[in-house]
Amino acid sequence: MEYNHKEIESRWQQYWRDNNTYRAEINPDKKKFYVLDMFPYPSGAGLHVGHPLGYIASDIYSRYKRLQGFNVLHPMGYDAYGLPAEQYAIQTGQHPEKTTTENIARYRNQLDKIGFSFDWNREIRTCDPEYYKWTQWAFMQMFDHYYDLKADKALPISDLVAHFAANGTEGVTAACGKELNFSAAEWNAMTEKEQREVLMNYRIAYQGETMVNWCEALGTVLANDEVSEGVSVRGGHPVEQKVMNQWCLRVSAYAPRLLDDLNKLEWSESLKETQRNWIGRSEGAEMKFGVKDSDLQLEIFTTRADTIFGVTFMVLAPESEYVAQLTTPEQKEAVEAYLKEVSHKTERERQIDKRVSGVFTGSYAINPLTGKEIPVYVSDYVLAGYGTGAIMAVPAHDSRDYAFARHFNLPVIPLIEGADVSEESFDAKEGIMINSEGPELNLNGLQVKDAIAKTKKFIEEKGLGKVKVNYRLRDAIFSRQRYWGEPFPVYYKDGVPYLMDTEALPLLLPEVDSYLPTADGQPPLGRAKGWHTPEGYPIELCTMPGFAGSSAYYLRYMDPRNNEALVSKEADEYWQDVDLYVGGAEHATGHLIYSRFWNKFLYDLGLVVKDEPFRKLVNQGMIQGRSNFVYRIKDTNTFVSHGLKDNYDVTPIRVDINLVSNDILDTDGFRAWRPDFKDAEFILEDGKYHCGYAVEKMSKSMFNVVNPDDIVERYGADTLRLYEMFLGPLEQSKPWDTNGIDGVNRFLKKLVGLFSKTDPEDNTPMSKEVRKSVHKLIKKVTQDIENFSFNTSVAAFMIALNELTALKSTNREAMETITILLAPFAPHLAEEFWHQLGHDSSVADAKWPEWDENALKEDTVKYPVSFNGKSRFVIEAPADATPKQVEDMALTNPAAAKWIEGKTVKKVIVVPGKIVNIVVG
RNA sequence: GCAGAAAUGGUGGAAUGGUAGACACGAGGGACUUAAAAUCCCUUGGCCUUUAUCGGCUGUGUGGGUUCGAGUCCCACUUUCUGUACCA
Repeated sequence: MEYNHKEIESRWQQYWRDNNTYRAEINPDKKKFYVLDMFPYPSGAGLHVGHPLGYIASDIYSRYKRLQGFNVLHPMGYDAYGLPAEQYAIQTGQHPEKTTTENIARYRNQLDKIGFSFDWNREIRTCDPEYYKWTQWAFMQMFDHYYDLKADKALPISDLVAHFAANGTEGVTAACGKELNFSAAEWNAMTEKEQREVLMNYRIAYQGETMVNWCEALGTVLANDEVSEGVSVRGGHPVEQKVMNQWCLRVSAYAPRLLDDLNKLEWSESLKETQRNWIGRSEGAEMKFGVKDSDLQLEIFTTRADTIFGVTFMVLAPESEYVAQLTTPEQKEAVEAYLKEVSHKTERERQIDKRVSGVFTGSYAINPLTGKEIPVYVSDYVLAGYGTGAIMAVPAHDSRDYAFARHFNLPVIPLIEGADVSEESFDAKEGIMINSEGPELNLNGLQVKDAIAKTKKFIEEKGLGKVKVNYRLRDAIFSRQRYWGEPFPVYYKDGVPYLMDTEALPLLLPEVDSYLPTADGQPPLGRAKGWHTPEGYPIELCTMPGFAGSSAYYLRYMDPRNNEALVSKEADEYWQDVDLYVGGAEHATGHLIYSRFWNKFLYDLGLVVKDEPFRKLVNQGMIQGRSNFVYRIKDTNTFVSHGLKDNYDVTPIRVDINLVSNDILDTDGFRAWRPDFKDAEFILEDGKYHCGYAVEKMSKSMFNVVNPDDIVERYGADTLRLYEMFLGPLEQSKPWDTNGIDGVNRFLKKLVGLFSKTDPEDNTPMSKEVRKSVHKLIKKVTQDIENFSFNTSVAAFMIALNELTALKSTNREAMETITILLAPFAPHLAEEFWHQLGHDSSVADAKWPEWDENALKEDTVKYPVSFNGKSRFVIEAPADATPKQVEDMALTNPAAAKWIEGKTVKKVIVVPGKIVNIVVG
């Protein structure tokens, strides 16, 4: 029988569409299971074979759960706002919406061919007003709430206003940008504008002067996770630090919860660790140092309070407010010159330039424990954004301070017994303290750990400072000076921002004549006509960043067409959270933090029932490209085969992988590929031209992109699905290599052949051997799916087929069981088989089989017999034989004599069902 | 620097502490065919022995350890990949 994959696949895809087979509805009688993929950004390049890897895995799991009787929610949509569409719009003048819509149509077309069980009725797009209405709405909620540290949750800003009116800041426990103190009377005397400015320090979505990553080339600010090694992740443009007034989200207030709740999640240890590092909790102390001839208190953060006797200087970040306050008139010129120099450097230049630089402010701080005067410097190795932007420098025990001290000839005082600081600092937090005795505190002889504790206690008692936990996690910058994003539902009155009415939502993205910034440097929305409220108040010109739309999309899928709420109470209570989330690990410090934050905020407001959005997370590996090379002999048009290239002086040239099959070049095709190669000559091996290969990123410029459409066209979606899973462990990165796909395709063809011989009317029971084979498969496939070990389950199908072929079995019951097991992997073919066997309904409504352990039991057990751990031969014992009987069988076996001869048997170990090991000597 | 993961044939990769290399690709040989494709059968970690079987030795990055027995557990090291970094 012929395996016509095109006909079979299009027919069943149509059947699923016609019957709404994968539509999900709330059904209180069934247990829910929510399987989610990270929705794609629809880029202009379309899908390559790497993109569907995770979708196939999640689809297998969804179909499997459904067969097990769960009510499965498995939606898909598009993360449609983003920089590439806008960059393209700038170049071509086309509206990003147009290109985005086109790209989405292309993605959909490609996805449909692979036969996913998505419920497309629930599709969402982040750029759809019906969707971004709720992104804007969530922003408004954040604007209207503050974080209460005592309640440890977000509370309405109106509570805070009431508190201020009654008590001022007295007794307020709110996460706040800066320390504020005022009385109720002072509050009540403020103008509305002043009050709003004060509140801005408390809002969860707030506007503030912050140090931002400014990317000149993109004309916008970027979040920390959008910058890597000083350049933008998208495009690789340089990024510099700049102070700007921006919208921010107070993610930092959630840092402790984001950290602690990681423990609840079934995520990979490495991903959780990445988030822990990103959140970056460190316990330390904030301490105040007096300043000579001044009332100023210099506040610093340190995790090494114990090293206070070794402080020989202080350092301020260039952007620190203290710099202006501490610079003496004599040093003013030098400091300003230094600040100017530093501000011209981009983030990247600062990172690359490891040279020590800095300047003396002219001021001296007073060490509170020794009373000694210590100089205060400015240097860019201290970061304004972390701690207080000022440090106490302990050169003996910090390598950065050490380098600085050596450069400026500052004293180095060792504080730990046996530490040699003549060449480098001793950074380890262990050892016995020395040189640490002052009038009020003596740390000498203590272990570092105890010294830290003792010092912390001391400074708290003396009011010199307080114990503090610091987090590296920054507030998220939420403004983008861009067009293609969600507009802020915010207008400005008297220079301060006000929220629009919720009735104004969705606030539609206006048309503009160009997607570039305005002549006076305003964002593109500055070009929009009528971009003001009916009263004439101007509307915010920035738009929201990419992560805004992707932070709560999983909630919207639960109830995508709801016009009254982000998600209804009913839908949220039924679907709750994502049971399985599949996607790339590259979102560890971006989307996966923001989503958790966003969800916790909505949880605080009582709008969602779960405080974590993604219960289990699986990261699929990246599929890399496999580029092929030909080798041109220098200054000729002659190409030499890979095995012979070392005999010549050659230049490797990438060749389009479509001209190569199993690393053998289609030489005629190559000549036709490009005019330069028209007259190419080849030096062959065994009559063939063998290409070399390398594993690289899959990209057009490397000629190594494999389009899933081509694979589906040639082999069918079922083959693609099985092969992608067969490629290797899901979580591992691996190169795409089309070479092995024939094996999988062959397997399906053989299966089709076997089914064609199966009689749908056959009612004979399975033979013992067939039954064993089938139940072995049920067990293996079930366990493998649970463990996301899809590659081994595909292998198990192949083994089962080989066994059934060897047994010459076409038993109907066996084939029916295999069909159900196959349904998650190769749904089209399974559907075809299912109907062939006489069923009218979809195989998706079948029941997942259970295995019978008894069917797997053998009458006899094979025991490998080892001597001193080395296996020598195999004996077959009855399954019910006692260990003693097995031992006797092993020892009396004729083959044993050879290994025992001339030696004594010291010990015999029989592990029932496993092995016999005989120790001789 | 720090953190995490990994290292097994020509290749992708299998192996609850119990006969390492399942399954697949590739390669070699054979059958069918006028021929090719497709299909089917056999061989395939390395080395040695044998006409062939039978058989032996060796083998999971390196060095130790635990164990009757280690690819698997423990310690140290090497290399690779990923993430992150003047975070005080």
